[in-house]
Amino acid sequence: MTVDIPKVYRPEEVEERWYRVWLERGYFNADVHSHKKPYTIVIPPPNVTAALHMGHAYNNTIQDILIRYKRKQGYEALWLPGTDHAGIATQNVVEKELRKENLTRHDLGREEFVKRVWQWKEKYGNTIINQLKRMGCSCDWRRERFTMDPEYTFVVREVFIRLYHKGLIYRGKYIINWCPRCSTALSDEEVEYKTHDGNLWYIQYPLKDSEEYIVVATTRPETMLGDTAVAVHPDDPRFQKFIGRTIILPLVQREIPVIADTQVDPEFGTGAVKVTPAHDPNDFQIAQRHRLPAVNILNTDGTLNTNAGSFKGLDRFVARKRVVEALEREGLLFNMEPHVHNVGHCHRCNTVIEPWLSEQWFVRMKELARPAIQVVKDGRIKLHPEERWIKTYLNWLENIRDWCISRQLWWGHRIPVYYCDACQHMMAAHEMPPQCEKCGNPHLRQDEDVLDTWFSSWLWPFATLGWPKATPELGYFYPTNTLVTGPDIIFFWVARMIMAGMEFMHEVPFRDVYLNGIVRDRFGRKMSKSLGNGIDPLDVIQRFSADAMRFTLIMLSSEGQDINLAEDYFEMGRNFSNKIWNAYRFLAMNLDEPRDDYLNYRDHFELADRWILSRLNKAIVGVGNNLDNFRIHDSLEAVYHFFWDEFCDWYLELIKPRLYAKDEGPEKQTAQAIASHIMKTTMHLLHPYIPFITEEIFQRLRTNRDAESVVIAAWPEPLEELNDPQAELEMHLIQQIIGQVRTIRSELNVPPVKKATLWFRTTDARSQRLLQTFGDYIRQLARVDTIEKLPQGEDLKSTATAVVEQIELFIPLEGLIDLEKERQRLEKEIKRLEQQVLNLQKKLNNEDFLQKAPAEVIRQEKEKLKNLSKKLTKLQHNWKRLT
RNA sequence: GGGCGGUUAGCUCAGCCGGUCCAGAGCGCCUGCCUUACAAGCAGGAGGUCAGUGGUUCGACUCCACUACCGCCCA
Repeated sequence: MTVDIPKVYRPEEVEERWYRVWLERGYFNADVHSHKKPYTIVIPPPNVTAALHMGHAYNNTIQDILIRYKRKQGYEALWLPGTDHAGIATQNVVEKELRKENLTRHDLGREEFVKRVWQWKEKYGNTIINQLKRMGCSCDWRRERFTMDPEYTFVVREVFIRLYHKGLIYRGKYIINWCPRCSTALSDEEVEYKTHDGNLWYIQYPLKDSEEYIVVATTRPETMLGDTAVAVHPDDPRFQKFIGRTIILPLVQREIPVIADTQVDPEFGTGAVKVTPAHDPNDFQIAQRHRLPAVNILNTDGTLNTNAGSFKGLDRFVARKRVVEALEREGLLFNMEPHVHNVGHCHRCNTVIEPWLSEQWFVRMKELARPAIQVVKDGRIKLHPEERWIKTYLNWLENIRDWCISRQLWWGHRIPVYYCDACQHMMAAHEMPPQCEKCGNPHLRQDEDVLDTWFSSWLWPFATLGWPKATPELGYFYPTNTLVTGPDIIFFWVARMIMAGMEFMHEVPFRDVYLNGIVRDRFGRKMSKSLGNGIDPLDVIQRFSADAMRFTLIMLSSEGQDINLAEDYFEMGRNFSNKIWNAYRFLAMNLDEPRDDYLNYRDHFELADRWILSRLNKAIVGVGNNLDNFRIHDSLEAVYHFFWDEFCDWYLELIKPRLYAKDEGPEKQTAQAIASHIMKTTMHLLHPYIPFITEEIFQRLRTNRDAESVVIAAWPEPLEELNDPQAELEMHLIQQIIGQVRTIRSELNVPPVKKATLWFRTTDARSQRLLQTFGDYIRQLARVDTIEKLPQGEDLKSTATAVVEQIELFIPLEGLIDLEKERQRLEKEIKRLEQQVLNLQKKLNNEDFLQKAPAEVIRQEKEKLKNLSKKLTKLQHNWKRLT
């Protein structure tokens, strides 16, 4: 091989080129007719409106790691990609565009508007998909799905109809969360509660035909316009005399009763509460029990309607002020105090939510939740990191409330329900029936509302595979294996997918749920547009490469914990790529051609060879075990340290003499062959994490016995017969010796060019043999020119000293360094050892310890003390010689 | 109010079922090196009373309780 390999790795061209090749060769395509075992992941479909952010980058890196690992292990690996139509978000984006043209969706009309959204989707909806490709994601792009594909739409309708006929979907008038800005109902999950500094207003409600009054407290005084009662606790002695009497509601002069209900908390405010059935969930419940009327005072946009009398037309927050002012004028404002409370906000647009009584569609959840609880409890579905989210999951499901699924939007799956104009009969059907099934009237109209976006995404694992048809895909790939997603959508998505899977497939949708942490900025703040602290993955790819980004994200992560990220952290990944590149460069410079014949040289293996092959086995096992247990970070670290700290820092250094030898003998061949093998195997191990550079180098080292790409080449297996504890032990000793010499040299400022003489003294035959046999290793890496044995009983004057296990090491200091420094160095070391010995002695003198600790532990501690004492004696002896 | 997670080196974090290293890694810092793969590198080093208090134990960063602070979820 020639040496026109640049010193610095250049990823730009490499990444682009290999991704194209992978696609051309169809490596990511999963074959449903395969005889292999399937391994399936469905992507959490990003919103069509989304551009890739770091959260996506992290989440999809993990999925790609798992998929590439399984693919190399010989599974038929399917990673199914797609996007979500994201009702509110997408509609908002297009409405914003319209606003620039001074138009609203109402100007266009429903049909025209929806057409416009589709156009937008066709134009921009693929943004994130293309970005995923830049990251190297190995999805089967032929199978890409969109939650509003025609087949998918069919599935949504089918599910709705089935649940409707089963009585699990119903329509009713209930209090829901209303977003006045998005002008739609929301589910409970779509409301985010935030702490507000508000006020508690105390208002006097006068009793009819009396001078008496009741004081009620409220945080939303404007809602009094919709009050239809005042409620007190039936046992509250303060209010006994008022129960059953009538109040004249101030400002509107409506007569409303004073009622008693146990739901009232006597501790809150004055103990008497106003009841506004149309605008408060608790009040609604009270009203139902007491058959109170509900007075709706709000328009859909959050302004007050005609029921608000003179306040009509005002925005709700303006009305709040005006109502307070009016009460004050009439002397009915009893008191006002600051009050901290939680206020619901729309999770899409952050507008304050209004509880609002309206007709909506709901899914009855209790029955659906039961199996979803069961499968997690009995371990058919496992959450990772284990146990962390189980309680959250179960707690939500066990207290589940019905799911409001209708949205007053235009973009989405329209509710497949038709009403008869004549008899108001309701029919659920895929298409508009020709006539009313009850009265035969041909005039029908479809429900205006669309479904919650999550009502389509909860079907994702089987809808994407062809359900309700019994497709081969469904039979082969379902249940999928692993779901990788953020814990923030456990309720929205994970739990509901499990319910849908159990309801319609009678089988879990996936076996393992890996919940990845959230990506934050370097200060631990959430990345957000408003803070401007986001990091654009595409910038990072541009500056550092996709490999570097993926590597860094995983290196910084720990299972389930959030990641704090800053742009310069990606240097970590870039540096590692460069390290790999240069290790390869070194090999290439010392290799005539790729080779894969290391096992032919077994007769010529020396210590370093046996050691690195044994260590390689450990690395292979370490990566695999950790990946199997969803310890992604640990798995990467296992191969990272093997490659950098063992292969590069030790093995490559140790084989240099062999590689540089003019003689093309078996010694040189052995080193070449093993180094090639380790390098290539490491590329396999690293491929799931950093697919591009590993492919580039694999290709350069590939022989015609290798698979055509690292993507599909078999995952390495440890070769048991190469496990060599003996070599690991011996190598460890040599590493320690070299380390000690290096430390002495460095701490005593021995100039690097100055070669030292190393004396050693030991009574241990094995150690002696080792030092003599592998003196070359020490000479090379510790810059020693000669190694001499010091006979027992003899001492050297003026040497630096160290002890490694049974071996005393001496480096003569004359001309090299000053004695005083060495004395200080030794004193420090001796002090440290003395302390340790003291601690151990104390422990071993403790009767309780000797009696109660296990024999094995006692033996170990004794052994430790013996070794430390020996070492200490030697050091003390050598220290004395110095003074 | 309830639940969960966190508090370990300057920064970001590992440390599983209590006794294998004098508590580790990456980055940062200090010292010395352009040693014919790599200065995006090599070699060496400094730095932590493992949030606090109490308890269990022969022995606790590791288990239990409480406290403080940070973050998330639910009501």
